Amino acid sequence: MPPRIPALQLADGLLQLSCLIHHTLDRIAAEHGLSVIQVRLLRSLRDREFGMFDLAQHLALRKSTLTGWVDRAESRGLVVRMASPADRRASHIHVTAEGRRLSRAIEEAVNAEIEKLVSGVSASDRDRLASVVSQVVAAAARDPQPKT
Amino acid sequence: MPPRIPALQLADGLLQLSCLIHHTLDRIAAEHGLSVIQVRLLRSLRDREFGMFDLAQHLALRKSTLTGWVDRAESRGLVVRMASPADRRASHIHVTAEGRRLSRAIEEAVNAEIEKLVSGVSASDRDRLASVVSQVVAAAARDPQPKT
DNA sequence: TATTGTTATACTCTATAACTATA
DNA sequence: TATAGTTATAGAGTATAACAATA
Repeated sequence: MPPRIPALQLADGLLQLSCLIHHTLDRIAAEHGLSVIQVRLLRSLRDREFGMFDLAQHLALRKSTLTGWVDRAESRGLVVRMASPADRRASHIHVTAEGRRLSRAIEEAVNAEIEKLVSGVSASDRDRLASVVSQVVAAAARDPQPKT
Repeated sequence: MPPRIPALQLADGLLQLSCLIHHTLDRIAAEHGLSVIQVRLLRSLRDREFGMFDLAQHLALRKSTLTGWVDRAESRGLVVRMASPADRRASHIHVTAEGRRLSRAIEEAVNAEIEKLVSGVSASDRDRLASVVSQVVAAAARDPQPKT
């Protein structure tokens, strides 16, 4: 067996794995005629409706950036702007049935691809991997990265 | 302890981890005044020079897309176009000393951030994680995803 | 004729700043 | 005055198609 440098090897492997998964996400979104961006928009709106301002904050975007996202998604029939009854300046964004369907289909396809990626890993290693990965993700969520 | 659904949990965890790492890459590139795209360009050119056609193939991009990448990187002094002595149609792209320095600095910073992400994982789990991750990446490289 | 690379054009994504309408 | 959202503008990143220069 060749000698290893575990620390660097791990960082490099995780970076490669991350690129692989990101590329998978991009490919599957494209197969459904969407961008990763629009998938992210639909995913947020599946759980609840948002005003433009709140949604921009939720996604860490500028309001003007979001206007374009919503314009394009609305023109594809994936979301709708609805006037707020309480505040005539505000509008609320809702996902349509088609948007919801697409979002779920893409989520399932991505999950299936990731399952396929790890299909060669033994069941016990997979369990261990799952627990380590969720530990890392949870720790990162507790200690968020600076926004610069 | 709550019940778990290991398979789905793993796919979801890997997706979240992938987004986390991708965001880290984006942040560090931005701190150095670059985009993820330009980091990728410099990384490819650190190992060897390319003609525009070969580089476009290497990066899975169109030639016309690459023209823009190289224009912007060249205007920042990170790469240079050099005429090919063998073929007067062709030009070869070389990374400059500054481009090489930036590329290495970003690589080190990204590695350090990923190390920090997994710093809470025990040494034995880290070793196990490294071997599983490289197994997954190697398997994916042997069985590439469709390009659609 | 075929190939290398650029240009023209169009669209998505992102941000800043100015603006409209409402509160 | 302050807030919700859009518009104007600019620039990066992506693609297709047409093009010039060279092979």
